[in-house]
Amino acid sequence: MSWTDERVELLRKLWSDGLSASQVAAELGPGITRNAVIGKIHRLGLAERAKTASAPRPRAAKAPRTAAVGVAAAPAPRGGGHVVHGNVALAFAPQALVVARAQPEEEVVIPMSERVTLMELRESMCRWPMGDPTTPEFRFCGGKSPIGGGPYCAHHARVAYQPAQDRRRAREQLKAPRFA
DNA sequence: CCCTGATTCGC
DNA sequence: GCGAATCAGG
Repeated sequence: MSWTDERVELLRKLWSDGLSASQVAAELGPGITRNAVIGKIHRLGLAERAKTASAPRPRAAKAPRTAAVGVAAAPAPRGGGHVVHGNVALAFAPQALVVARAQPEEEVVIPMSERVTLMELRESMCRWPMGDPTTPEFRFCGGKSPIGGGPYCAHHARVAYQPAQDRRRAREQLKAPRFA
């Protein structure tokens, strides 16, 4: 990889837009590291932006413990010359077993401010899709995934694997029926 | 531990 | 010029 005019131009834009070095690197695609971006920025004399003031860090969400509604499809990588971000790989999580049990009144609500975009999605974050994948408002839960690196936060894992829990519960109830 | 930018220095 | 390694910090 080398610094073509195109790359440098994009670098300038994204950097001046306030993106962090790692975010810019991600945007420029694999092959450009955070260090490469920082190095280039210094060589270009672009260091010192208007302000680093707000450290716009991806945040983690704490999940309410209510039930959720169903399934959303993972976003399809767009064509049109867009760079496919590496995080796309993270966005695919096993959801085949999710049963759509509509309980609108109990739908999980994660504040938009706590959700994360594909760009912000990290391996340690919950990949539960939220919102319409065809809109710009589409986000992922972003909550903390468990230590083992599971795809979902505690709450969404519970929702995702609900069928298994139902089966177990049903079995237990058969074994120990309660009267009064 | 997650992340940030800054600096150094061999290539 | 380039960027990995390292440093210093939140």
